[in-house]
Amino acid sequence: MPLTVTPHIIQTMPLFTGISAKERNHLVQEGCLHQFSRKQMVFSQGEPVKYFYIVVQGMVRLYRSTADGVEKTINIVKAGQTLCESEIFDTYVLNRMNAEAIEDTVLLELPSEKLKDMTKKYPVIALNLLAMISQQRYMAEVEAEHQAIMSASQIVACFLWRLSVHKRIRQGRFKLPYTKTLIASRLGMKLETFSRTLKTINGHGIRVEGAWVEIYNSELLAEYICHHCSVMSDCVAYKALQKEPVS
Amino acid sequence: MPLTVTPHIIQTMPLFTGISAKERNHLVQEGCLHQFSRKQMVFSQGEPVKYFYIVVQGMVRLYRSTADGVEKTINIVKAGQTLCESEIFDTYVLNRMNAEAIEDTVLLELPSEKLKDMTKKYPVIALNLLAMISQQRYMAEVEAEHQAIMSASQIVACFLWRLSVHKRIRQGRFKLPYTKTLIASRLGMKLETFSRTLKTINGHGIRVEGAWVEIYNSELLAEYICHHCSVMSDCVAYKALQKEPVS
DNA sequence: CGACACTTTGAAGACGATCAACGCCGGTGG
DNA sequence: CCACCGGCGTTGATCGTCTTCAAAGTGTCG
Repeated sequence: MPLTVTPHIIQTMPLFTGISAKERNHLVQEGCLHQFSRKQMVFSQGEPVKYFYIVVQGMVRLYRSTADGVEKTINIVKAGQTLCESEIFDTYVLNRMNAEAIEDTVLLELPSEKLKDMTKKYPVIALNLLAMISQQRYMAEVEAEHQAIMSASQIVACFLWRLSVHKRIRQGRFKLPYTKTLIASRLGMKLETFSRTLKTINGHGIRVEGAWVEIYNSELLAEYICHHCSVMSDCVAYKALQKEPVS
Repeated sequence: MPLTVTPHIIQTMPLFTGISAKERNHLVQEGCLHQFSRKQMVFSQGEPVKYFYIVVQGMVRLYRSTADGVEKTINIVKAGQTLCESEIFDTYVLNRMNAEAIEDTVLLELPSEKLKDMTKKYPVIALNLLAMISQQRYMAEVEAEHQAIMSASQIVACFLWRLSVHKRIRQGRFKLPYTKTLIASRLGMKLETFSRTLKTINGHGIRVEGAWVEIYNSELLAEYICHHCSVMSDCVAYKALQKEPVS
């Protein structure tokens, strides 16, 4: 479906900051909207990378499978985020992961050459992309570090803490945004381990019951994570949060 | 020390492909050469990111430490590679890792603004940088995946296999490029575990004695790794290698 | 109500970390 | 020249943690 009006979520994307709304709309309107239903594949490992996608609505799970059938969820991409932004610039032209809609999802599909052209034409887009991909690289590095040096409980605590920072909740309750099976796969552990782990972090300022998470002592939680987590001290969002009054 | 003549290693860097030698030299000659001796720090966690570095000679270890003193080697950067290339584009302005020379090392230091300017001025540099950082992001993701789903033996086998691909050795012997302590730290495992692991991978086409690695059956090794390693099937270098005659 | 997806719980086993001791080697100084 | 030391690597025993396999519980939707 061709695009008639630029969705609001695209208007607020950091990727397009620095160019005029007119230019942005002109670019975006060369794309097509695609609807995907739950569990439908967007693309698969080994297929050529032809398009760049912006998630307009819904969620997409990125994962990779190995020859012996083990599957690892690499990331979960939400509205306002993008797919294939880094693959397009790599010399390897095939997809290295699978993308599957985990709920009813709308994607804006742009030919990948379009993104390259934009990058060449607008230096500010190049800088935005570099900032974005650099950030993703950093997060991937941190994740590898966590997998290497943190215990399952610490990984889970750190994940929940980041969720709370993202939702700007310092004390209080929120609901897990995905199923526990998906979270476990995202964190690189077995569902059973994740389930058991939720009990053990109870004494560290956070409590999980069913899909509900409650932070009852953010200092305790911060202390528990801080010793092991090098992101914590880096986290700009967290520092900003500390200056705000408790919600 | 100011730069008089552009070192050969810089002339062959993929980062500068697409611009003329004259332009490249003009850019590079605004930098300064710095000498670092073994164990000397190049920069530390928390310091502002002011420069972009090109390793002209030697090797630099990147690592991160957590509050409780655990240290993880993130990467080992060799001649022709760069430091801080992605940090510069990120909005977070402080270094998130430490850099330490692991042998006598010469670095070319360029003000980070220079790299940003180059990116804006030459779209081809922007594309080169995007390709480079995208590739690094991918490798970091793969590493996180490996930490999550592979055993220590598989991680070690995969590491040695990648070394052999890089050295273009399909069958035969080569020497480990770093101390075992450093490799263990790079792979996120304890030295003891690494040491023991080297014995267990013996039956999989590869043998390690002291600092010497011998690949005596590359098919066996490939088979051992392939089931678990999603990079293997992706690896362009590996595919190229398979087409070459056995050295 | 039954089917199915998702989650919890238990018991057993595998694997890597930890602690501790020792071997090896190169350099330094008496 | 030998003794000593420090950095590096190996080996052994033990322990804790995560995975595996198995079974049962919960919830939702047709």
